[in-house]
Amino acid sequence: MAKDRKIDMVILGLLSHENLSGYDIKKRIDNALSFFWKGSFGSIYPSLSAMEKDGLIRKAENTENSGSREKICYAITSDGKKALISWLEDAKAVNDLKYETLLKLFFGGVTDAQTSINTITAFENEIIAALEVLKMYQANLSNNLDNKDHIYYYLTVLFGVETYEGYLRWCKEAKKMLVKQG
Amino acid sequence: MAKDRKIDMVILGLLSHENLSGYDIKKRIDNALSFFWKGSFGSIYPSLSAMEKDGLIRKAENTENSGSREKICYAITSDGKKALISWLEDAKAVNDLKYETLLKLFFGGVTDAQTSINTITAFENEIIAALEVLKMYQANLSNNLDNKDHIYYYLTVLFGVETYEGYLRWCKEAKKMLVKQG
DNA sequence: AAAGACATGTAAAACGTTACATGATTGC
DNA sequence: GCAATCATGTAACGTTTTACATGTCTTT
Repeated sequence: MAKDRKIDMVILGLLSHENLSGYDIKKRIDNALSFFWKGSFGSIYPSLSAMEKDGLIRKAENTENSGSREKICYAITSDGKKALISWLEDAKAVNDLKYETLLKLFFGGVTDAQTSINTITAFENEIIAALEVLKMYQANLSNNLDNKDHIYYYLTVLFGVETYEGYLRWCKEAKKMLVKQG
Repeated sequence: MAKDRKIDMVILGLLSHENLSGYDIKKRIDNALSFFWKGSFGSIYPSLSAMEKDGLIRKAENTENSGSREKICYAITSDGKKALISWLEDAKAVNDLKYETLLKLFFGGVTDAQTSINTITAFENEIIAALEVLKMYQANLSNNLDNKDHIYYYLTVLFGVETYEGYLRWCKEAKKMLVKQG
């Protein structure tokens, strides 16, 4: 079994739905998972090699040869599915959150209030843009909750929408307080 | 100037308020910053050595020798303060969030609904405990907003309280949806 | 013709955690 | 006497990002 590399579980999870190449996996991560997980080619390709060696995944027949270069699709094996399920069944999960925005705000007293207001505004703008994307996903998913997996996708998107809306309420409140005392 | 090691900025920020030892710094991080930042001895002590060599901090006279072993307190230098302020004045901030809880939930369709409910419950219990602590901080700080720095501490705590309360609302809603279709 | 997406992979560097080594002091 | 806390530091290990190398195909 693999050590504890989370990227392995991301890949196994994605492969449990459909056969994918490394490049496809990167796209899935960037689209569907990006607001709560990230991954780069430099971690995906080595993970694919290692998991194939360990028998958790195998090379699949390339269904759709899109014409461009080689393209190596992988499928999950029964051992891979076992590893995925055993990870899923462990309810303990580590949520590792690093908010550089809050770090800067915490030390805001070192300079003037305007500096902190700028940091909050930059954060606010990022969240406004990201929330728009999430709301689109949400609209699409809520019209399609019949598919067994869609409820799980919907719940993660709901999490994103609710926390992002909370962020935006906080941004307003925080800026108001800083302007008042600034 | 230091590379881009965020732990350096955490330390400089803390030292901008008071002289501290490595051990003290760890305690400050665990108490005041833990819900949005983490740091271990294995990163703190090497950072202290490196920043002292670079002239961003210096060894301070050990004000309170508590009797136990040596105890090396550090003070920020004017170069260190410059580095801190230049970091603060860059409004761009990277918020790096990894929610293993959401990752497990996203792939929840692979097993039964009860597995996902358990994962959510474990998350919920963690948040309930952490929220209690935050509310205590919040109560203490809101009685003390006269101190110039306290508004910044208060705003980060407010961020924590609001997002945690959002998490808990989401946990209830998510479990309700999973039970209904489970 | 150029830019950008498609596609795989490696190497170097940065970063951080965990565990270990060491030892004094304090509270039960 | 034992456990916990105070206190500093190093070493091994593992993960991940960034940058590079390479080349095709499609769109403008």
